[in-house]
Amino acid sequence: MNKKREIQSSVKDESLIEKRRAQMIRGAVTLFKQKGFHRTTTREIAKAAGFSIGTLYEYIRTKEDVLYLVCDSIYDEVHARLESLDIEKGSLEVLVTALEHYYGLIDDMQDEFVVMYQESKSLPKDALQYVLKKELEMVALFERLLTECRESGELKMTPKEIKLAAHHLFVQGQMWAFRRWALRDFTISEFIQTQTNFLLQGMAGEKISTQGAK
Amino acid sequence: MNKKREIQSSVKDESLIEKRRAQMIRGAVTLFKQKGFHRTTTREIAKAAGFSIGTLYEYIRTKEDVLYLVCDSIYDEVHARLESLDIEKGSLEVLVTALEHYYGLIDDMQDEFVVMYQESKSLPKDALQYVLKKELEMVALFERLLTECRESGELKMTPKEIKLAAHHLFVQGQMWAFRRWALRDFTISEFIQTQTNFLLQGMAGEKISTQGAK
Amino acid sequence: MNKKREIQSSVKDESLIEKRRAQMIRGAVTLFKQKGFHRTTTREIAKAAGFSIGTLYEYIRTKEDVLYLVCDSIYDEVHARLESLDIEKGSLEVLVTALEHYYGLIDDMQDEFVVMYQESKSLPKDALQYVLKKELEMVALFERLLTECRESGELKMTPKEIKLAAHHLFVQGQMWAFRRWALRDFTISEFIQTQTNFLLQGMAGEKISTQGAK
Amino acid sequence: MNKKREIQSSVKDESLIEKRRAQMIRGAVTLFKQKGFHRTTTREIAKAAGFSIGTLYEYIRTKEDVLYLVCDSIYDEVHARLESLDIEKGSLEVLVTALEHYYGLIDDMQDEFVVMYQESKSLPKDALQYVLKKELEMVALFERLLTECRESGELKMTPKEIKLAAHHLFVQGQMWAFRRWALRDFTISEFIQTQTNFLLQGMAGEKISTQGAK
DNA sequence: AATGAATGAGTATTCATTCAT
DNA sequence: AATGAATGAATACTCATTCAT
Repeated sequence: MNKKREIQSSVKDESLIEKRRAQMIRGAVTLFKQKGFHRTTTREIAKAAGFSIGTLYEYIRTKEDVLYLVCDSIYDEVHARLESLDIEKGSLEVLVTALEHYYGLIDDMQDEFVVMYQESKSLPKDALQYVLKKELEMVALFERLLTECRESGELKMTPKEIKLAAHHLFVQGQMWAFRRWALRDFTISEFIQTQTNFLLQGMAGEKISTQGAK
Repeated sequence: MNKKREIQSSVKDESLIEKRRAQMIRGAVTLFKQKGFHRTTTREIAKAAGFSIGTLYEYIRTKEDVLYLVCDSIYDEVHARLESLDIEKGSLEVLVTALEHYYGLIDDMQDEFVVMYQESKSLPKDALQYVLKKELEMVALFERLLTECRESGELKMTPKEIKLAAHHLFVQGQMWAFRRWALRDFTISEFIQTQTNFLLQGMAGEKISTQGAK
Repeated sequence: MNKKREIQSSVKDESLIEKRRAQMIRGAVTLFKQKGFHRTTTREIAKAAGFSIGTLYEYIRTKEDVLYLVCDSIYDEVHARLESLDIEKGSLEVLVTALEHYYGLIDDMQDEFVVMYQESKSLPKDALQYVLKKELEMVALFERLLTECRESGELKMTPKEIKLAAHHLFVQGQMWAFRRWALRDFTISEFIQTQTNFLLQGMAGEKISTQGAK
Repeated sequence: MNKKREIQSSVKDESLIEKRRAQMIRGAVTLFKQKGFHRTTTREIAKAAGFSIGTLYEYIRTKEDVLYLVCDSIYDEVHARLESLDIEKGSLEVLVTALEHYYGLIDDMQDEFVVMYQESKSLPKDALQYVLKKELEMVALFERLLTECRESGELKMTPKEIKLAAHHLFVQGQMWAFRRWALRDFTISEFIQTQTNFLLQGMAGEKISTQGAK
């Protein structure tokens, strides 16, 4: 659907580009997590990626490109993980599965998500738009599932409530990435379990059993 | 209470310090919101505050001090607004009032909260500790109120659920500040109303009527 | 003879000027010795002198004025101490007395001399000229005494040798101020004694007994 | 030997470092001589060296590094010039040769020596230690030669006198650099000749003929 | 394709000096 | 006469980006 913002590279070999950019992203995420985007220098990124500053600039145009690549790679992963749900018709069970996938993903890519949420404001305008759109797509997925639950009678919520609830679900995911320091005594399964119960109780008035994620 | 980190000033007149720092904070929040902490220059802060760069440095020592002053002033306001709740015994009604105060505060100081959450990682270590402690105090307030609700039988939740729920409530507040662009069709009263309903349904199993905040 | 460079003051009361400037000089010498002229701020000077920055500038026009006052006060003291020798006819004995006075003075005002020699290059052009002239007057005193020794047959040196010797004597004085760290096991009397012997042997070919200074 | 304080460079090519630093030193000496270390800006140093401010900082870390490089290069030269004397057994003739080399060196590197003596106090602590140690090594050379002269009966001096005399010789060298303005009618040969005569007369009681240096 | 030396615009901070009170 | 708040020019140092090799 959404055409990706193409990042220019003066190298032609596509598979090499992919390889080098993967190195870059891995190094950059660690650095951005530690010191933030602004305090990380391009030289540090190059070094962490395992090549020279000159080489770095063969694969990107600006430092912001690196941040964009990080964000973009996260959504590639999000897409891969939630793809299967795109086709399913919403039901409470599917909703729970979606949450399990989504929260599980955030758990796996905690650093990446933190970086994305903390630093995405440093993206150039168009890149920021692209990332926000991806974000809204996620929210829209939840919204669709909730709506379909309502239509099937599993939930009784107004459209407005559904919209807010979708944001709810999305933001609770961020919370797991961001507030891990405050939630040290929860495992990811406990977290998913408890969140799910809250939501379902709040929305449907009944508990639904979920199998612990991962 | 928590001793404040004192920010050094070479000016002696305390009331002047307060006045100038208030100017600084007002200007800085606007700028930080627009361009972020790192992209804002000290000269811009001085200018926005209405004085020269030299004068700015009469009242702080480093740029980070400005960020700290912003965060600190937020928690002064938080404290002022929630003070009355400190003494009350928890009940669902008090909890709802607390949310109304808290969400109302975030609505009033939206820019400040966004800046604080986005930029606090740029604070020096000790200042960051101070701000996080303040944050945990807020969470602890919710936790206490929830616990007291459980003790009075108004809520049936495990201690762990209570802990998570407290973070929930706290994070939903941030959501109002951060995702306003996505929630344009909600007023603050609607938001408070809907959130409260969710929470109470989810926790207590029944709707409670609240009077719209503000 | 040499008209002093007048340092402007906006205060009229002459005796107050003198008092405040003495405070200034005392404080400044300590600071300049410790950190050098450039690393010392005018605020520090004011503080060390016991008054405010505003007051400091009531008695001087620029920071360099402070340095000049320091140098000038040194030569006032030099003048006071060596005055008696101005009228005496040169002889080896008088020469030795002159050295005793001069080296003793340097010993007493070690800090001041170190500051003057290390920092005088920071004086404005005309002030530097004034100080160098004072310096040459000192050398000229030695030169006169040596010349009169030669005329009386006490010394056999060419005019050129005398000139160099005069600088010699002058510079050896500086050495006592500057290289004290390397000459820790000498007392000032020993130093004067040994220096005098060197010089007299070298010049006159015979030892002359001197009474230890101080 | 004395391990050199390594100055960090972000450039790898050693020979390039050497070349660029030589350019830097040449430019810096001129500027420091004219305006002193503190009044010279890093941009001026870069410009005088023939490259940009950015390039300057590829080869040093701080402005003080430049001063250190100047001092260090002087002692490299001192070492090269006096090396041959390190092995020789002391005698009056060798002592005279040492003075000729030393004074000749100071004459050749007058600006460098003036800068070093005037500005070395601005070096960071450890760099200052290093430079002072080098200085004491020079004094120790003279001391050794004098001691060996005494042992061979060429001189009659107490150890204390020898120590002071060594400083003497060292300081007279500085005098040639520092007081050239006052010694305009001496050539370096005359200066060496006269100084040598003084010293030998004073110490040994007889004139020794020297061949004029350079 | 890869390297790393060169560039210079940009920025936090300092500090001599002024001037209203 | 004394004070100290205000000023802004000046300056060391950084770092994204380029380009010759």
